[in-house]
Amino acid sequence: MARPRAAARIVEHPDVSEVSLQQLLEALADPVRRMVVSQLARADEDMSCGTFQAPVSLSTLTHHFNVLREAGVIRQYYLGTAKMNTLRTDEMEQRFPGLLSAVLAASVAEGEAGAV
Amino acid sequence: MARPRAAARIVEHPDVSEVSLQQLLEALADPVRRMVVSQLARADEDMSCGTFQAPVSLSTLTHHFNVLREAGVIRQYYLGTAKMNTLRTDEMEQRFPGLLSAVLAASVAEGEAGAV
DNA sequence: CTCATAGTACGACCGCCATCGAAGCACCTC
DNA sequence: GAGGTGCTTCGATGGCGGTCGTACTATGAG
Repeated sequence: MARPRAAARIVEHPDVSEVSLQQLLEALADPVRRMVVSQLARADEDMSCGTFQAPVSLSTLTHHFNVLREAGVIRQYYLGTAKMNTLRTDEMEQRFPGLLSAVLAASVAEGEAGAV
Repeated sequence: MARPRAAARIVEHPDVSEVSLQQLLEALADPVRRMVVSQLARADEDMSCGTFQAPVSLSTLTHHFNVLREAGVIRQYYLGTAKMNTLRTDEMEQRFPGLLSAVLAASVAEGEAGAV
C-alpha cells in the first residue's frame, strides 16, 4: 500500500529571512564546516554526506550538517539511502550580500577545502 | 625634555598577512565584538576604549579589544591616558576582500551596533 | 607629591560546543 | 524477508572562551 512512509524523510529548512547574522557567522567560524562548504562550492554536483573529506567522525559530521542547514547555508534532501547537499548560494547572497562569497574566496585563497 | 617615556605604551599589531581567516571569523562571530566594530565603523573619529556601548564589564571589553587587535581588525594607540581605536578597513579589504564590509553591512541591516 | 582617570592583568568560574562510540533506524538489493 | 549501506540519535566527555571582580600600573592634573 502506498502508505505515507516517504514523509519520514523530509528535511526542514529555515527561510533565509529567519537566519541571523550571528547564526551564519557561528556556522562559518568552524574550520570543519568551512571545509564542507568549500568542497561543496567547488563540486560540480550535489554531494552526499558520505563523500566529504573531513578529519572528524561521521556522527560529528552529521552535527555540522545540521548546523549548516539551520544557518541556511546548505539544503539537504534524500536520494535513496543517500542524503544530498547543495549550497544555497543565491538565497544567501540575497540575505547577506557578498558575505558567503567573500568567505569562500578567502577560504580558497588559504587553501582550505581539503585538497584532493 | 622630550624623553622616550612614551616607549612604554607602544601597542603591537600583526601584519594583516599574518592573520588567518579562522582568526577573523572567530573575532567577528562574537556579538559584543561586532557591536564594537559597528560603532567604530559608524563613528566619524577614532574612539577611546571607554566610549563604547556594550553590555559587559570593562575588563571583558579589554579582552575583546585584544582579540580584535590580534585579528587585525582594529588598530590601537595611546593618546594621553586614553587608548584609541580605529578600524583597519583598507588593510582588511586587501587581505580578505569584501568580507569585513559584508559583515558590517549585514550588521547594520540587523540593527546591531548598540543604537544610540 | 598626590590624587584622579583610563585601562590592564590575573585568577576563577561557568556554560557551551565539538567530539566520539555505540546503538538505532530507513531505505535499497537480493 | 534478510542483510547491508548510509546516516542519525544519544549520552558522555573535554576543552576553550566569555564573563566577572579585584588588584595593579601608567598617565595627566592640581
